[in-house]
Parts: sequence; structure tokens; C-alpha cells
Amino acid sequence: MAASQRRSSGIDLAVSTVIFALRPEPERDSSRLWLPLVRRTRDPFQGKWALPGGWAAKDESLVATASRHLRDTTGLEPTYLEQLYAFGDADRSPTGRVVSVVYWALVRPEQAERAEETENVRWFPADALPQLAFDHNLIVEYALWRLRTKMEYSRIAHAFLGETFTLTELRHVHEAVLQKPLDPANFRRQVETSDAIVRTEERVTGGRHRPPRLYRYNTAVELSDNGPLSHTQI
Amino acid sequence: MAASQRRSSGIDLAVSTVIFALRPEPERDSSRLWLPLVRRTRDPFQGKWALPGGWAAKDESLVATASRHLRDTTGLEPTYLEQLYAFGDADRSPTGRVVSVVYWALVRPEQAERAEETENVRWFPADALPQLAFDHNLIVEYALWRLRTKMEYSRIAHAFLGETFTLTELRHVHEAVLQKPLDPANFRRQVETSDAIVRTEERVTGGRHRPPRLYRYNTAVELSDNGPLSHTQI
DNA sequence: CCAAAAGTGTTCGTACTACACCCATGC
DNA sequence: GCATGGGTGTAGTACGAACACTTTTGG
Repeated sequence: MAASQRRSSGIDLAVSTVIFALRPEPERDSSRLWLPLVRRTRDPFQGKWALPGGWAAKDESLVATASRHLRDTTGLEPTYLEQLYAFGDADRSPTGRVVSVVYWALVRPEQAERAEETENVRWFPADALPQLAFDHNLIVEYALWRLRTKMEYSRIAHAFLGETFTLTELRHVHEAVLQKPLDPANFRRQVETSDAIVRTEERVTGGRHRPPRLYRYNTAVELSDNGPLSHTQI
Repeated sequence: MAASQRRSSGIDLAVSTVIFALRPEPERDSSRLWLPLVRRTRDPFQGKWALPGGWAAKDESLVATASRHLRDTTGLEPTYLEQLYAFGDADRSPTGRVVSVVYWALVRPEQAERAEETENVRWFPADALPQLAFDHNLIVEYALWRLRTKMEYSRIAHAFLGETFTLTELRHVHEAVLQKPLDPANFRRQVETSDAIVRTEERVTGGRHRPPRLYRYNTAVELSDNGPLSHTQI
């Protein structure tokens, strides 16, 4: 502050988002994480796939920019959106200095299916990405780590599901993200004793076996804890 | 990206740091968290106290800028430095659009004592701050939350101490940060079974009672886990 | 009745808590 | 010896992992 009257100049501020959705794997009887990427139409990295994003806008908060880019490029509304990290190495873009504030988002599968793929927007499995532009491979890795870490102590798994869901569906979400099988009995008790969900009286009929009970989010509790920033506006 | 050729403009990028140190409280037989603030010498918020910081520099990574500002304004080297959050609301500065990437740092008490106070740099107790410039009160609150949360599952407490330390000193750090007393016996076992520290053969003599053993960091283990970003360079 | 998923019960091991107790030093 | 903090032992409790077992549906 004291050093100079000059403000920051020559630094471009970008906002990008890592968007996760779960897609059922028919053959493996489980789900898999997917994310949409955008093909770059100019240099640097022309033709390479990159995270959806764009430049920060002067009259808009960062999170609003992330939300808008998400809508523009994929047509999706996020059920969960959180800041991931600000990437600020001096050499992360070959053309000038770019600082990227990156968000990560979770969307529901219905939405993810509706999202049309175009020539320049395509969904990829999160564990089999091509080589991306810039440092975006590292960014996705970090977002995956945050998603898995947060899944274990938070209630964000619900963001992948609809209004109501069975405990088996919820368990499949955890299993897909954590990439390991979970004991159905213990999972049931853990999630039931936490006040994350409330049971409804509805059941899913028409299945081949005993009809499972449907559950619903407990909207009285926050989806995730971000300390004093819990109630930041979009 | 696809929308326009324009890059971000009219947005200034700042870097600030919340710097924590522990200072002994003589009368209460414990320690307390303090942090240095800088008095603003011009508008907006002239005369108000604010977090140390400044504009991002084009040829320097964000974390390097944070480190440099920390050195410049307080003369201190951090023993721990981590990104906190990028604050990007559109109206957080009354004069133009400013996005602040905020870091938080821990410094050792010897360093904090050496740091001279000047007319425009003063240390305050973290739990009794004046009204700060901008949204800096909120930022400090969030940094305190992160510090307390991370203290419980990480080994960052050591960053407040010197090369060697007794378990009582380490416990006092936890107690000061978490603001609650801890059982000495249980604390000892927890921290000993974790491989966070290694015992030396030295003891502190000259005290009034049984000479306690000195411990040392286990440098083979990371100070904190930041996932794939653990090894990001300063 | 049978298969398979939904849902319950039980046992075991680990880890944290509370607190009693012993140890070693300065005075 | 005595006060005091350093350090050890131990019983109680909570919680998750593993897995046997019962229930309820469609066929």
C-alpha cells in the first residue's frame, strides 16, 4: 500500500469453474464423475480442452461470474458452488499474466443429461481427462481432492441428487466419489443419526425387490460449512 | 472465453495477509493471538486500520507477493503461509472494483517481538480488533475460523514455536488458539502417537520443577495437507 | 418358494475422556 | 519434606467396521 500509487496493471483476472456431475455406468452398476470442458478456439492452446470460464466482469461479483459462465457454456444451474482457489503463478499462461479464481460446482444428473454437447463443449470422465490447456489438469486434480475430502465430513453428496432419494442412491454417490464400496448397513446408520436427511413416508414401488423408503434433505441445516462465509450472496 | 476479445479491465487485484502470532499473557498464565495492522494514510478509510497488503505485481506469483508484503511491513518471515480466499464482491471497495486474494500466515513469537511498532503499524489482540477498513473484519474472522479448524487436524501449531519445545508449550498454543483448556495427559498421548513430533534427549533445566523433555518437528511429514497443492513454490 | 435388495442386531476394536496416581526437581 | 508441573495408568464411553440376520417385495 505504502509503496506506490500505481494499482495493479498488466494482470488479467479470469474466472473458471470445475463442474462435476455423476453419470450412471450401466455395465458396472455404479456411477462415475464427469465434467464438461470447452475447446479453445484460439491461441494459446488452440484446439486444447479447457475449463469453462472467462474474464472477470467489473460490475459482477466473482461467484456471480462463475455462475453466469456455468449457465452460458453448459445451460446448467449449479446445486452447489464454492470457490476452490486463486491460481496466481507468474508463468501459468504463455501470453501475459493471468490470475484465475477457480470455482467448483455440483449439478444434478437430470440437468447434466439435458445439457447438449456441441462441437466445442464435451463431457469427459474425471479420471480420464486429456491433456488440458494451461494448468487445468492440476486444477481439476485439486478440485477432485476437495470434493472427496468434503464428501467425508459434509453433506454435499445430496447436491448430486434430486429432491427425494433412497439411501442406496445416496450411498452410490459416496461410492462413486470416494471410489470405494461402503457397507450399506453402516452407511445407513451414519447418515440417519446425522441430521442431514429426513425420512418421508413415500416408498419407491415398481422395483423388483422390497420398496425402499425415500428421504429428503434437511433444509434446516447448511449444506456445507464455510465458516463466516456461509451466507455469502451470489 | 468465447464471448469477447476484451480482457478483464477496470478491476484491481490486491494481495493482503492476516498474520498471526502468539504473545504470552503474563497475568493469565496463557497466550493470546495477536496480529499486525497497518494504518491507512489515504482515502478510502484514511486513518482506519487495515490488513497489510498491496497491489499484485505483474512479475511475481501471488504467494510471493504476500511473502514480500509481510517482510516489508513487519520485517517478519512466516513459518507458515497459506492462501485463505479471494474476496470478490463488486462493492467491497467504495473506490472502484478491487479483488483481494488474502493469505494467512503464522510467525514465531521471537520474530513478533523483534518486529518494531511504528506510528502506522501496530499489533492488536485478535479478539479485540477495532473497526477495520473495507471488509477486513470479516476476513480476519474467516482467518480465525480457518486457523482453529486447521489446528484440530493439522500440525500447524508448531509454526508458532521455535526449533524445540516442550509438550506443555505446544499445549499452550492449542489452548490459546482453541480458547479452551486441554487435558495435559491426553494431549501428550495424542500428539505423541501422531508422528507429528519426535522427542529429543534434551531437557529444560533451571525450571522450578521436574525438567520437561524437549521435542522437535518431524520434518519428514508435511506441515499441513493441501492436496495436490502441497508443494506449490513461493 | 426363491432371489435380492431393504433394513436391523451384535460383536469387536480403536480412540477419546476423565481422572487417579506416580515421578523428579527447586526450595 | 513439600509444592508443582512432568509424566503414566486405567476405567468408561462413543463410534465406526465387519458381518450375521430378518424383512419385504417381484417373479
